Amino acid sequence: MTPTTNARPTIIDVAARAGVSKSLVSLVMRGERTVSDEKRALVLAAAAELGYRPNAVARSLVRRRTNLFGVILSDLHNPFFAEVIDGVQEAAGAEGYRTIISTVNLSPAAEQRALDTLLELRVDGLILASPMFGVQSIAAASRELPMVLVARRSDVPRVDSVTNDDPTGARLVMEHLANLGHRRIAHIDGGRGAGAAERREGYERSMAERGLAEFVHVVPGSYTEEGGRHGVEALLAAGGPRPTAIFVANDLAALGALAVLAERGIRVPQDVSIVGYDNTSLAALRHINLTTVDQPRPDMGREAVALLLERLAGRREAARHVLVTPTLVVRGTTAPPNEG
Amino acid sequence: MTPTTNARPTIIDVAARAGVSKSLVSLVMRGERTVSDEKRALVLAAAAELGYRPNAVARSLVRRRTNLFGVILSDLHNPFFAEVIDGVQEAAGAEGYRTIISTVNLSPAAEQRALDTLLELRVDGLILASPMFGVQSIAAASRELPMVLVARRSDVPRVDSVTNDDPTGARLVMEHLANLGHRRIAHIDGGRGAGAAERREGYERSMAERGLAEFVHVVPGSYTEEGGRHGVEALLAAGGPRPTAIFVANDLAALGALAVLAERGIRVPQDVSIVGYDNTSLAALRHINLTTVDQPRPDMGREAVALLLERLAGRREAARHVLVTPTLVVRGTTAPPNEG
DNA sequence: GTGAAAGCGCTAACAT
DNA sequence: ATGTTAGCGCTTTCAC
Repeated sequence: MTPTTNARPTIIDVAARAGVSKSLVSLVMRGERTVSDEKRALVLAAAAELGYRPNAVARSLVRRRTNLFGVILSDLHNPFFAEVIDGVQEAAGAEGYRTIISTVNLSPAAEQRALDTLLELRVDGLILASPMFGVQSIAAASRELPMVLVARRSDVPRVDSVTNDDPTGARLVMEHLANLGHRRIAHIDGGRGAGAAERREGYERSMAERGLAEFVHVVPGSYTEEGGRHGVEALLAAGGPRPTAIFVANDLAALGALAVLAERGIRVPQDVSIVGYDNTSLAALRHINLTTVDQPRPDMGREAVALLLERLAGRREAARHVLVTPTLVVRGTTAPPNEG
Repeated sequence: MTPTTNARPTIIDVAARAGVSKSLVSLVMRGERTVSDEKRALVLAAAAELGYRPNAVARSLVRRRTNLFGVILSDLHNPFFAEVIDGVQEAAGAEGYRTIISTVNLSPAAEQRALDTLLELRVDGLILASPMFGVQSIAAASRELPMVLVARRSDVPRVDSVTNDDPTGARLVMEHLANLGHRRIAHIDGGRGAGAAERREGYERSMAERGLAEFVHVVPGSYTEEGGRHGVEALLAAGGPRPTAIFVANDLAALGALAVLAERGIRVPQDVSIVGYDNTSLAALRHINLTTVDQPRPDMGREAVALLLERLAGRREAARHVLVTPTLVVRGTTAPPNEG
């Protein structure tokens, strides 16, 4: 009745109250079925009266595992990660693991600190959804615990990865545009962003395969709104006939592209079609309604957890690299070219 | 050299290697200055050679504190929270606290589970940025540790809160619109969203103060894109002269409003001005460029941490409710009314 | 300045 | 089915 006492009840208090040993309390708390109904009820009652709550810290110490997975995100603001986390938490929770998320705002120093902290916390596995880590940091950490990279891969020996199949994604985009009748298709590159090179190569290969090599037009950009704006400006400044369709490296950059086009009075999709990549929640906004490529982000999170669990079960030594398949989401920014 | 051995080095291994007692190692690892330079170097060298990393679990057990703050978020997808977290992590980190984030996707059951887990983990303080928790859950948890609510308040005795001053925010919006010359100003309500009632009341009060009571027009909505769409549809279906400006309860709903207006060929801001609330990153996108009210989200996160630290220092018993001041961000969706 | 010893709250043999 | 015992890896008196 007096919750003001600072010391929380321990397993010993419960044992005393129930008149049993603390091992018995432990068994009951962990749901072991080898306890008689009578004693179990006794223990449960005592625990409830005392407001007992098991101490995960003590348990982790003796069990030498925390049932915690660490997740390091470069950037919480990118809606991409929020959905990966959804999948991670769901899959982890189902196996009795909790998730502890660290965000590092694109700062390498903060990344290293976050990594060290998680290792001191003795998380049982690590998910890195952050493109900046140096290979040596990854290699060092991989010696201490199971690790998986999301949306990036590396060839560090025991480090798994789950990435989306960017070449396929790019091919889906190109197929869609070509089927609509586009030939003069440009690409705004994603710079150093994860998967950007694959998307660009997919674009170039598709153009070649369709006999459109002469129309290949790649301008530099990045995975940011600004990157998309500059890309479109470069395209418009390039002279020659305007492309009838633009494949932009990701959604955020596609938004930048849309902004510039709107400012210039160039209508989408009547005058030019736009396709993004990622299908972030932005793309689905009615006011934006962007045709884009969906990466199954929750699936990617779930896969990452599955890889961790495999390793924890000791079922595997070699690195595994899971490739998830993207799909095209057709919305309102693509249409047949307006042959003027 | 053989990192394959499963057992990580402990403080005892380091002590043995350095030829000192484990207490000494402990002193060195914690940066105590009472150690001779000679021994310190010895210990540090031994630790480095072994790849020793302090075990936070063991430390937490004996110190009876984890230096961890828990954060429960209803929804990671809402960009509002991402920035609150930034402030939280910054302020907490500066005081040696780490943050562990749990997301609960708007599910009350998941909320309770997340809460229980964090309590078992023995976090030293809890930040709730989640509007759904029942008062009794909050009250129960508040007996076990310091707690602060973000973007919501409650009158549970020892529970602090940090919220934005919604009445002031609403007043800023109304002042802006009135100064532009608007009189026929409508409001799309935020339903049960946190702060929605205050925003609506602020709207109504401002209208009355300006002698615009006859033009008060509130339609139901919610903090979602759909809520904004329905709101505008209701407004347009209402008959009578169309409002020249609409104050929408939050940014996401404002986006819904913009979408419907665009579909109907109603130009913003020429035909109607739109104002949102929150200044989420969406609003700043060039393609959207929404006039809105900024809540200083990182500040709110920092304040939340400050409140927790105050309580941990035992400096306060009574609840404190911090109100942060919003500011108006004028962008491209507002202009003087087009008197036709 | 350094070491020895006790104990944080729990689990996991091992007994019984 | 239940109790006893010995730690988990660290911090913290308290001696020296």
